[in-house]
Amino acid sequence: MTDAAGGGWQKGNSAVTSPKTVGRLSLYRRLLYTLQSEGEQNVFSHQLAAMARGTAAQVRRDLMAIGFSGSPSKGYDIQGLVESIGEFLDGPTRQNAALVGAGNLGKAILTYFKGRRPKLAIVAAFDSDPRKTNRAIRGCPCYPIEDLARVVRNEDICTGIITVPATQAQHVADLLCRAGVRGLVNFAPVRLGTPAGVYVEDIDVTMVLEKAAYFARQTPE
Amino acid sequence: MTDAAGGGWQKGNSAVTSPKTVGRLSLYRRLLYTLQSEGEQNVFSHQLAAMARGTAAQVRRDLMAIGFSGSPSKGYDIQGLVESIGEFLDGPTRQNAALVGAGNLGKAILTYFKGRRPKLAIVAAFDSDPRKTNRAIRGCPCYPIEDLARVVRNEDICTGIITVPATQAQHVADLLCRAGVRGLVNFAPVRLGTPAGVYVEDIDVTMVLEKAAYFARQTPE
DNA sequence: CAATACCTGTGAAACAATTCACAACATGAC
DNA sequence: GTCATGTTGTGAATTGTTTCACAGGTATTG
Ligand SMILES: NC(=O)c1ccc[n+]([C@@H]2O[C@H](COP(=O)([O-])OP(=O)(O)OC[C@H]3O[C@@H](n4cnc5c(N)ncnc54)[C@H](O)[C@@H]3O)[C@@H](O)[C@H]2O)c1
Ligand SMILES: NC(=O)c1ccc[n+]([C@@H]2O[C@H](COP(=O)([O-])OP(=O)(O)OC[C@H]3O[C@@H](n4cnc5c(N)ncnc54)[C@H](O)[C@@H]3O)[C@@H](O)[C@H]2O)c1
Repeated sequence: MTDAAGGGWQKGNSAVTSPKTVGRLSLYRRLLYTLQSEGEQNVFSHQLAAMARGTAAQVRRDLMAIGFSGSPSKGYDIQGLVESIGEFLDGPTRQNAALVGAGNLGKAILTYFKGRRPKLAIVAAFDSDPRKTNRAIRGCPCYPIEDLARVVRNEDICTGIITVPATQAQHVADLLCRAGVRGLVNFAPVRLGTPAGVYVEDIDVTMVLEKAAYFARQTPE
Repeated sequence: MTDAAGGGWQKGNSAVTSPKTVGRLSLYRRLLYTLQSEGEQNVFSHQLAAMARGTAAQVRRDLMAIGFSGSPSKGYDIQGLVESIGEFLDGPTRQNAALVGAGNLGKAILTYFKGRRPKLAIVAAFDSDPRKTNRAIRGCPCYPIEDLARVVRNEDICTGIITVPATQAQHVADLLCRAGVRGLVNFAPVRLGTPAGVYVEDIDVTMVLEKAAYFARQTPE
């Protein structure tokens, strides 16, 4: 099972779907695409569970959260389930994201995301280095950091990806939040302070590697 | 709080420290370094909690796991705590990691890790592209993938980082596990199958961005 | 048209993680 | 001294998540 980097608000949500379930729905969708490309029409909870490395009961619980029903004899209709997860995760309108910090990692991510999700795209990059701005990087327009607030509003950007050096991360987070962004993915090894209501997902590669090394050591063959 | 990507075995551990606690200990250590560089000697649980964006009770519980005690009047001795976390996380001997797939992301990670942790280093990279092998990439020797088993054994590598295309990830994971690696960090959007006892930490950037976008939408200002 | 087999949906139980709350204690003030 | 203050360490309560287990279905078979 996966219990990767959580994510969180400042507190105070009511009966919403848990981040864990949301994450698994994203995973299920990806697995369903694979099944579709293999020509499958239907899938049982235990099959999806095997692919996701979870349990059948958990798959059923997660699908309950989006109110999708299967049939006891055929399982779940893949096409319908993909659409249902799509409505839930993507919402009605297309969502836009911005990346701040077009360095080594930022460029890798821009390349990676190119056209990956139809309803969720990185539509702008920002950098403070004038050699990187006012041109397209990996097909994505890169603006000077000074234009952040303006572009975020014009392009209706609601999610930010932070790939600037650690020292700059809090400053950039402040800019993004002030411009109205409500969700952040932070790659800098820093715990950000954000206004209540902003969701932050940290990806701390050092922490993850230390964890893997620790548990690797716990099973010395 | 952080509940990022979990990680997991196949099942069957006894009274070990939970991955969540291990992750937070790594975070605490980083925060303690900052305090040290500011000349601090001691820290209270509530201070560390504020920096980690957690609660004081949780910090105390986590430190209980490594059996480190503070004093009611001075709090915790920073130097001693750093050493204590170090003993716990790093173990007695230096640990070595390998990275497979020296592409965009792989190169970024090699750069990032250069000399970052004294007791945990990426000592080898592997690639199948002959243009990338038999030379140093970002200061790290890059070997042909065929040499993996030999190098892993010679260099005593116990942790692997997978940054190859999704289609190759399972194959590479098999190679690593067969060579004796017991911990993996997987960046490919694939759920790996691994022998029992191997710890896998997935970093699924698409999933994380979808999660952030989802929760961003739940707070529409 | 039973009888069988195997699935879904879900209440309830089990388990895991976090937070509460307080006794025990060290320090500093006077 | 002894009192007031503010912290640690931790059992117990709480909250959150996963798993169990089974009633209620729907096809398929003979
Ligand atoms: N490279 C990795 O694999 C990796 C892995 C994990 C985490 N990280 C973290 O991600 C961040 C970026 O890493 P990197 O290796 O890409 O670094 P980098 O130095 O290659 O890139 C940083 C970029 O941010 C830009 N920048 C600096 N200050 C800025 C500001 N105030 N506003 C806008 N842009 C600004 C720089 O011009 C540069 O282009 C760092 O915090 C690093 O710790 C990197
Ligand atoms: N670039 C990103 O920011 C990003 C983000 C998240 C996830 N990922 C994932 O990380 C992986 C790598 O991404 P990338 O952008 O670096 O891709 P890339 O194509 O730039 O790099 C892949 C590298 O792997 C090597 N390779 C291919 N097959 C191999 C094999 N069998 N053995 C050894 N080496 C092999 C290639 O030669 C290449 O150097 C992909 O699975 C991608 O989905 C990338």
